[in-house]
Amino acid sequence: MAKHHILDTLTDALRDDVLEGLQVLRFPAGQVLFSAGEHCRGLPLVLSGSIKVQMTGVSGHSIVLYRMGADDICTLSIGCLMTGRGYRAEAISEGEAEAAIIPRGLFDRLMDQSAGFRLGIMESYGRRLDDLMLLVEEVAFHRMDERLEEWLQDRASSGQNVVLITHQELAVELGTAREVVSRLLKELERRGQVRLARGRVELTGLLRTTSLA
Amino acid sequence: MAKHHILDTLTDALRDDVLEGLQVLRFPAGQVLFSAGEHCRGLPLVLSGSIKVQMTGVSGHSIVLYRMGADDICTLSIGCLMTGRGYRAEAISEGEAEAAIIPRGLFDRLMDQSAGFRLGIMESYGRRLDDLMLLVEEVAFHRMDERLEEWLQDRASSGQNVVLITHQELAVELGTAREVVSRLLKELERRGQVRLARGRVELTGLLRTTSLA
DNA sequence: CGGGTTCAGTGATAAAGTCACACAGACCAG
DNA sequence: CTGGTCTGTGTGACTTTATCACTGAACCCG
Repeated sequence: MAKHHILDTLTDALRDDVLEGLQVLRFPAGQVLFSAGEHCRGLPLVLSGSIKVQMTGVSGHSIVLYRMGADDICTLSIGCLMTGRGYRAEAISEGEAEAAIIPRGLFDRLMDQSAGFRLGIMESYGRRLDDLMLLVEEVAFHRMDERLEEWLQDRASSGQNVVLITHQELAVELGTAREVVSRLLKELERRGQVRLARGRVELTGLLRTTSLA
Repeated sequence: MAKHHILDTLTDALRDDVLEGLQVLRFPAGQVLFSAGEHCRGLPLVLSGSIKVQMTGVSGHSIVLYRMGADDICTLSIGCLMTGRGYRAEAISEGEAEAAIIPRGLFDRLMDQSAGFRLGIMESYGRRLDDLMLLVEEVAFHRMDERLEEWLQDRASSGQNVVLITHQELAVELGTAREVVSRLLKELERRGQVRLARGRVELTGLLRTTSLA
């Protein structure tokens, strides 16, 4: 049963139509939902799990642009639907994930008939734009050691103090080279802030405080 | 008289309403249209001129995110309208510019009643998202000397081979430090590819070819 | 013309990216 | 359980970029 925040705003009649036209997909961990150049078949609504969106530049390097979680909308797909161009990035599920696909025609109808749906789409777009602007600033001006520590802190705070990830994957998260990550992690280990193992980073020391509020 | 691509798709009745509700503003060169933290009073449609959008990070450094030209829509404002949050970036006119402001209520009505208007908004959003994704890739992975040369080439190709800009402004365009720009430009001058003067860069050599197509 | 302001150049040093390669742990086949 | 293979990690040497501190040149204006 598809449950998504944006469907709550619909009238009962519309929602019934949607629930019929909807196709719910289930993805195992690491599944590629779409990749660069592919064309869009509908608007995915993320129902559960986490999906990372990353792009690979002409340079051959990759960087994670943002993540989508439950109740998110794949903003990127809207652009592809409207302009007919292929995706510029790729999306990969992390852990199990579910998404409902709204086909093109239904999407148009919802945009036409539901102000709430439109609002949801617009908000999603706005948030994504904000995310990317912050990312540009971060990549352009922040020190790599700080970005690494913040990333680990954010990731670890939800649950254990252990993050299962390779240095290469961390490099893609931050948009840098694997060697840089290895060296910075080693330095953190020397300072006693993390413990390292193959494919694993355990946070020990408190690192820096994430929020002062 | 306000003339904007997105108004062409409207029915005559709607367009008449719009032309009444519209407020056309004229900006001299260097005028700040809005700055970070400010709230949005309506959706600007750019009628003529060029407007650059840049943000200043917590680090205190600035970077130009993109430019808007004739027939563009200020996508950033939509997000601010919808969520009520303040702008995260600032917009500055380059040369004379004109914009028409669609007030909030009229915007909602257009979204509700015109599929063409919606399409225009969505396309604009999609393009902006694409721009920012490319910018992230560029900032993260491209060499500064190449980015500088490309920027100069792009800017100069439209018209003269002279660009009137200070090193500091160039640094903001590229999201780097002024000293870096100075050094790279000096190196280009040594190689005979540019001639430098205060606030002025003249392209001489052919630099690298921008398009191989 | 003098004096302040903006712009540009440069050395020293630190941070980050690149290239090349060594080695360690995990895994599999025989 | 052994040897080979793959993936992940560590590190030196070097280049590019960022930062800090300061100098001097060009411009503006009274």
